[in-house]
Amino acid sequence: MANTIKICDLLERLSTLFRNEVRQAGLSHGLHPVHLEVLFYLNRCNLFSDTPAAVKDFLGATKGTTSQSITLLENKGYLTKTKDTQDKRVYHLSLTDAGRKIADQTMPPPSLRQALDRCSNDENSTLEQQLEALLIDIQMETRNVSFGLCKTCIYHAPKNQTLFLCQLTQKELPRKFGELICREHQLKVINNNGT
Amino acid sequence: MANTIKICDLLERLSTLFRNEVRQAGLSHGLHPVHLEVLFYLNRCNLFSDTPAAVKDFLGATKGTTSQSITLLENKGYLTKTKDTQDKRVYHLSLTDAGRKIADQTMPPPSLRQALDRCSNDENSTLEQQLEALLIDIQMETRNVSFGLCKTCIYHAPKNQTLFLCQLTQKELPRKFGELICREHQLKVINNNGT
DNA sequence: TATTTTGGTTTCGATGCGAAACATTGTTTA
DNA sequence: TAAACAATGTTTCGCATCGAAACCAAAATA
Repeated sequence: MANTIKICDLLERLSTLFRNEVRQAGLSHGLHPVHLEVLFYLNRCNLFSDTPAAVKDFLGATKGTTSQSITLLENKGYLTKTKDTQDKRVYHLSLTDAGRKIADQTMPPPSLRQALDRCSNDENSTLEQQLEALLIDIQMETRNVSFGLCKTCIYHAPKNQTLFLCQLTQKELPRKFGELICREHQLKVINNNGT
Repeated sequence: MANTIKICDLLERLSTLFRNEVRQAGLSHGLHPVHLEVLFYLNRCNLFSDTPAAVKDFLGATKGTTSQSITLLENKGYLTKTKDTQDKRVYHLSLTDAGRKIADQTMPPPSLRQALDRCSNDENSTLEQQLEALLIDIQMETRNVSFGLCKTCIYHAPKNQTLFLCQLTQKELPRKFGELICREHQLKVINNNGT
């Protein structure tokens, strides 16, 4: 399929541009791409997903390496660690104002944001649907940890106008939390093929 | 624009998956992501673009770093260097069979290839058009070195059924070379706004 | 011919990275 | 309850990449 090759080239080129722009932005703060990814992630994840272990899964690195990255960001004053009250092994990470500022300024990258803003809403929404479908397809393929939006999860049960129930943790949460990234995310997919 | 944020998230997630998969594939050959990118690039670029300097621009790294990466790949037997006959400063890089094999197997990543193959051709071609438009938009924004396909270049002049003329280098080349990536690529865009 | 620019290599110090050993807390099992 | 096991995070070690700067050779320019 000629289409396949071409789309791969385009995605590859886009993600290179993406990465170069992000790297440039990071250098001005003395941060490496990996550190920025941590900031981006923490800026968008929910309360089940703000631990070092979740960051490690998201990055796909070892826990030792991840621990170092987190300590570095803490020393630079971009995030804070607080111990979980239930499980004394785990820490919860949260961005400081300085950390959040960098994340907001850097992601999405300015060039991408401007390009998308220039397009019509119609074009953008079909692009969004297609990318989403593609991502779901790939994740089913690789059975990867999905890190999807909470509200698209199999455990997400709407309750009323303002609340929903997470059936995994049995917690009631405000609707707006459904827009955050969750590490426990399980894709809501109907699979007729029982193999 | 909610659309913008969502599309950025999707692209970011796609490129992370992309990268993790490529990194895994590379580790099995003892190669780092950067080395694979060099192989991918050399597997798709044209004869004006197969030099260390072009690779450096493509990677966005320094020439020292790039030089080391290239030497490593040469020592592992994945590429060969030959001196240019005209300009005795420059080298031309070409993949060995082993190098080409790795590039072909790894890029596009299997999961992406399979996901795209499952889609209809219609869906894929609209996705392709939208991604291409987006990429062009971003490149005009950032005035980045574009590294586009030769045949979409301002200097690409079709001559007859089998040949075209590159007006930058004044060379006549076979049509199929127009499908390769060129470092000198200048986007063919009509700009009515003369500012 | 003298100077500057360009393509590429080498060296150095800093730093990210994976692997493995370790400490602490939770969970399971006997 | 006691012991074994698992999970979360940290520390240490050696290796490899990275950017910066010094360096060399060839080409372009003045």
